Amino acid sequence: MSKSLIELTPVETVACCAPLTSEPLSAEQAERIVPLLKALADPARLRLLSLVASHQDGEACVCDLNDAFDLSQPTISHHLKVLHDVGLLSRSKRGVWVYYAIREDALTELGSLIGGVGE
Amino acid sequence: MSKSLIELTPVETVACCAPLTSEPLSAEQAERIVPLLKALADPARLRLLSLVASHQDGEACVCDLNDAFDLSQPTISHHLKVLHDVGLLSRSKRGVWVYYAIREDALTELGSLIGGVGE
DNA sequence: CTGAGACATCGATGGCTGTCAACATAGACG
DNA sequence: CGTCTATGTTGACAGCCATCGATGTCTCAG
Repeated sequence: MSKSLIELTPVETVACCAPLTSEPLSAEQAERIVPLLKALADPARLRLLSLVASHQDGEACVCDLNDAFDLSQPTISHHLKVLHDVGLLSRSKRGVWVYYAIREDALTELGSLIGGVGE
Repeated sequence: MSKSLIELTPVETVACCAPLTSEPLSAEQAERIVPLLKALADPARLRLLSLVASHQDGEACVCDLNDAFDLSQPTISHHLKVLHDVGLLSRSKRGVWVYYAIREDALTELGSLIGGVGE
């Protein structure tokens, strides 16, 4: 492999794992998957992800996201950072605005890991 | 519907939701899905679920599970309860032993919700 | 009935985390 | 330069939760 494990985002380490139901997960595999699930296991983050994913081109401006929640701007920024850090969202700055975009392949892989489809 | 929403396990409320990427999740939908993800977002629980699911007949005795982890018996029992409470595991007592079994349909639905397949 | 084993429950505790206010940064514009 | 706007960072705090030891409950054997 070209990168060491710790340089990869959690999302990039998921592809290597068989579905949950096919064989027991090792402790190391579990430790790599859990950050992804933790990132999703928050109402605000789940909605943020869904909002970005279902937006035009799977991409949304932070300015739009702030208004959709009853949370302070720093809190939204924090949640977006969490989703970005695990590799579920990509980030691009255009002028004054920042756009977050969904990583569809990441979601698909995680879904397969849990649902057991695509094996 | 025959049961009120609060009587349903979190797992039973997931089927009603479209995949994350197809349309924005409402706050209520998110609140119903999050408990499921929280249940999975722990290394011990993720491994427990995988261990049960990949076991013979998708079912395992607590006595086997206890030995597979470096955790106290009460802690394992607690984790199994969490997984059972959200509807990911079923529980049956046979003699002195307690068996937990995977709810495959629950996992499949959750996987579809995240991965967006099966729409 | 008594003891032992399997599992659940309880209470306490230390660590993690979601939230906010305050502040910092970085462009755009004049 | 100074200001305004968009976004990120920091520090603090309250609430949640994973974990454990102690204890309770249930079942079976003798």
